[in-house]
Amino acid sequence: MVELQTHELNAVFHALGDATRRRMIDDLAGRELTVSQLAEPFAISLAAASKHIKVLESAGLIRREVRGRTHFCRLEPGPLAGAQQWLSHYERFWTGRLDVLEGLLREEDRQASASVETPDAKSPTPKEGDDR
Amino acid sequence: MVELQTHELNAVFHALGDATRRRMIDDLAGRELTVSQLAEPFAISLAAASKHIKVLESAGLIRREVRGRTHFCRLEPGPLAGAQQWLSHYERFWTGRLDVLEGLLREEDRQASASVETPDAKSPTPKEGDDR
DNA sequence: AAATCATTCAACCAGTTGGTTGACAGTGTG
DNA sequence: CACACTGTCAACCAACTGGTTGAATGATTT
Repeated sequence: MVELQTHELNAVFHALGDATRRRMIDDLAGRELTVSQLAEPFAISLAAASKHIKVLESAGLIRREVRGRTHFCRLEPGPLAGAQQWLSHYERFWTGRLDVLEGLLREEDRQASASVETPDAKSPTPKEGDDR
Repeated sequence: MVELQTHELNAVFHALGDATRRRMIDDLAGRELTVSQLAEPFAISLAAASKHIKVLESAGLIRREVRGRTHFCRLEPGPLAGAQQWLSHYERFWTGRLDVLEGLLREEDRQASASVETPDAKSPTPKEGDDR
């Protein structure tokens, strides 16, 4: 599965942080839509919708295919999967009882789940260097 | 499971759209940290870190407990689960082979529907074009 | 060729974001 | 009490966001 990098995660989560864009993703589920069709449900200008689409596109969430004068957009699920994968690191905090299956399913998590309790390199060391 | 509303989803995804805040969530996994400890890994002022923490807090992602002059923060996984749940609506676009395990893993879904493939009542898709 | 359609671009605007600094409010401690 | 410590607040700033409008670019239609 795709492990998204910092920059991509920024872009994806930022793109998802707007209800208009989430609705667009929703509308794109399972089908192709044109820019005008994507814009239609909203009370905003086409130019504004175009900007939203560009945000989604540059986050890798949609792909655009230009046929003639019309731009067809379709969902690109990879980054959504990456976002969900990031979230899945914290699944154990709300599931609780599914540990075993969890380990089987999300194999990449092995190193991360090993350091739940153990502070490691990336943890903020409470060293408080103020009394030197 | 918690179905987040538009406003909450906005807040949660927006909060996750910043690497500093994601790192804070990461550092909070499984333990309690003070504001200073949360701020320590970053080359920013304490005031800036305090703002980040406030963003996380108002998205419901962390809870703060004031003991004396110290503020202890801990992860509040609910909204993360809500965000993952939103993403899970699109899981069928990238999973394909994990249907069975996935179905087992998200046991709660059985109440509403037993299948990952079939769009059901709580699915957000308002219009289903099955032409893909 | 001219008109129309789908879409973007450019300029602009108000509001938000992420950062800074310095002052302030509580809490602990000598 | 006086001082140090933890953290927020207020003011400020540059950059970005989400929206607008009007002009521009290409592709289709008549």
